[in-house]
Amino acid sequence: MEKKEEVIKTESPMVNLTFADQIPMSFASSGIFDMPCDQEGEKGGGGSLGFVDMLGIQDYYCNPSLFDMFQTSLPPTQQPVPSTAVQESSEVVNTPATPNSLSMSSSSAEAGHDEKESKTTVEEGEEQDQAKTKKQLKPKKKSTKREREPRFAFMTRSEVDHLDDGYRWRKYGQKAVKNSPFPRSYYRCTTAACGVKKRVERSSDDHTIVVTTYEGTHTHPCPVTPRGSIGIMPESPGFGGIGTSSFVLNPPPHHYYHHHQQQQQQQQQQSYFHNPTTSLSFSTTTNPPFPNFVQERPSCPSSSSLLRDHGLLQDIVPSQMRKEPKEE
DNA sequence: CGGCTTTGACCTGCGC
DNA sequence: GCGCAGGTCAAAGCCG
Repeated sequence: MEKKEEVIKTESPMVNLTFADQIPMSFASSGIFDMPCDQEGEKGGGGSLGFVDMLGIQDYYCNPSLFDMFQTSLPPTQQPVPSTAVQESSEVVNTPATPNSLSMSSSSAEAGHDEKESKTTVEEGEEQDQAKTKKQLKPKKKSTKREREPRFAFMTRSEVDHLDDGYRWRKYGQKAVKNSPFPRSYYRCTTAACGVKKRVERSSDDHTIVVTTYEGTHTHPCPVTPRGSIGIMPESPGFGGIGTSSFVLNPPPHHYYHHHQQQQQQQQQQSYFHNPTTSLSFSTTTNPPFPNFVQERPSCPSSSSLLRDHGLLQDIVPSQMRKEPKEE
């Protein structure tokens, strides 16, 4: 298996997100991201998921972190989430599909089934302690309902399961997913005190689609980007702290990719990719409606080039919510 | 040696 | 209450 690392590093680390329009409608409408709305983020409050139309959105890097900002900053009715982004935030679960929504049906499926897992990072801290004991015998009982961290799921057509987003993740689990030949991997942000988690799995419908679900908000800048330019600015939740209006899928830290991908490819012996290319360029359909959506991203920019790339976020984010990237 | 992955076991919530 | 499925833990092992 060739390492994709090569290409990623030598070519422009380009990531083409797959948007709903690039996803077979059958898929998009299959409810693959849908989950029943529960009440106000209560249990199962993951809420409805769906494809959000992203008409007019282009020129974005894709930084999943931004999804958090989207969802925390914009009224549900104007949450401009790339169509592959799937809201899971309880804050918006009950929001009916916006006029632009492609699909908000309500069947259940992968990527949306996790109704029970989220905990606040705070809780998690405590639970961590308890967990230590729990293993032995003591099932800690939390009578209180868990609160959900904001979650975002988005799909990416990629050969790589674990798309790097600039943050460092540590895998802490992997589970077989029902009705899917592909396992789901669980990652946790390696930064101490940052309880952000993410799940990565492949769509059982379309094996080329990677479903990444983020849970929680980073409390620190992107470790790979000194400026934290693409991460959530800890000091200002929501858009206030946006370092850039770009979405970014970072090229992975080389060591990570090297190691990770090799192993991963080994494990996923079933080659759902006939020709595992070595590029992180995800397929796009011809005549994509978002011609410029695909964009190069300088590897974890230390320059300000990235920051200047506002793409159309400017169009969808109220100006007062935008803020020029700030220096770290 | 530190950081990370792997993996089986355990825990939890939910539906029946 | 039971079984299932998802989520998490943590020991063991791997790798640079």
